[in-house]
Amino acid sequence: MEPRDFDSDNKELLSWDINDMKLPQNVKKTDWFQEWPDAYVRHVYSSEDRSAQRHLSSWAMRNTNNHNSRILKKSCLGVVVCGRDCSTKDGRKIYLRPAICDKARQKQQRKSCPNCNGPLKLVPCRGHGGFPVTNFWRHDGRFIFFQSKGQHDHPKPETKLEAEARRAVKKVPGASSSSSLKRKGSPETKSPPSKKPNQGSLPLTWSFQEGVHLPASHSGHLMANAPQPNALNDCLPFPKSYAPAGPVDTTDLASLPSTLDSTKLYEKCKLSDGRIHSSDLFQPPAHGVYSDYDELQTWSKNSALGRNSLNEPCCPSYPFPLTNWPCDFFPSQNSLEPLPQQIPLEPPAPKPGCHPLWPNPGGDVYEEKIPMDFTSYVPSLPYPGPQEDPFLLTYASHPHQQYPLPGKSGRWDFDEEVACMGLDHRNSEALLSLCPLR
DNA sequence: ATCTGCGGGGGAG
DNA sequence: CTCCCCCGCAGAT
Repeated sequence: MEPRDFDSDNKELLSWDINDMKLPQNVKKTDWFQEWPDAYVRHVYSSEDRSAQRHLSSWAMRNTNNHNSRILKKSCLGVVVCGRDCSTKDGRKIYLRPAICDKARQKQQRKSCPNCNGPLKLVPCRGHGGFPVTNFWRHDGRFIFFQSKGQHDHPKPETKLEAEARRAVKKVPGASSSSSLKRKGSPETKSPPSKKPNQGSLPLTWSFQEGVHLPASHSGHLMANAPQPNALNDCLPFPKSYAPAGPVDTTDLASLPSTLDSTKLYEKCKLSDGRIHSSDLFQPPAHGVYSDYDELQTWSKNSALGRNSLNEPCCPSYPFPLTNWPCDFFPSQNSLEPLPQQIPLEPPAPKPGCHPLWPNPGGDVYEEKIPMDFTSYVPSLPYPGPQEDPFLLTYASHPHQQYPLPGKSGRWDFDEEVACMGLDHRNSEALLSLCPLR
């Protein structure tokens, strides 16, 4: 092709706007699903990507009527925090997921903090010129275009799965949800009742995603089912503080409601053709720290970019000090699907870094994390919120959606990433959860 | 019980 | 006009 065409194509691929009459159809590589899109980013997903089809986001986004049936608009609801600003024993803050449904949200606000019983407070998102961050979804041809406007100015809430898990736990009195929560500290800690993830054959993996993001408590659960026991040891060097205090209460786990459908999780892990995605298997980052929100983000981003882990082997070793793990702790999203390859459209790919990997059952390892990349086409924004509190984390960060492979990915929001080095405990919990599996 | 998408309406700039 | 938000409905989870 001529350079000219190439240039114009390239420009088209990099400069489209969700409102354009025509969106690029010459997309070479689609992105991995991003669970925590932030800032003014755009992504092009395969129309086969389930998460994209569902317009998922780990941020609590509600549908907003923009009177345009072709473009779905969603605005961020922010995060529900403790009105007393309490912290868990491990120093974590409470960051609950606002209910999407108005009625449910009102009801939610009448409830009390799972940690201290204090009043809950909804922290609205004002990251887009004082208004909530908005996400736009548009299906066009073989792709699903995504555009985010604004940068979240609040911590990440727990993920949908985490919130569901928490609810599920509450429903089951027997389930020691409370104990678990407390243990973990964070409210969100609830874990999803993943059902037996491994059921069947999930070897390992339950989907990492879902599994992963399970709160630690569940992890126990997971552990129980998990095929591989040594995970923790192998994987994590957690600082004591992050480590689950005491024995993991498997009881809780056991009692968890099976509300969550493990099957679903499993499903996520599987490739469309039935194979399990390596990414699915991955494990928690080895670092003991939970990365936080940032990490997750990174992860997501990475995953988005990368996806290749399968194809490309990464480094098996962990390059980072435990304390600062790269953000990618959990792979967040990924699409389950077989993916079309995804590649980050926007930013050129950065360099891959290595990061913890999770061995997969098969033996492959994936790893990911890139120490950094620069390609951000996105204006880097300072992340005010979340990062401020070193502990803020919520579990949320993990990805749950699909399995991304962490492969190499590049990340574009470099700043964020860097910032993210602050990790969150919660993530660590999540890690714990995961690790057990292994 | 919630989530999610749709679409009617209203208000502000 | 555009953008934001509220509300209710209906189908899906």
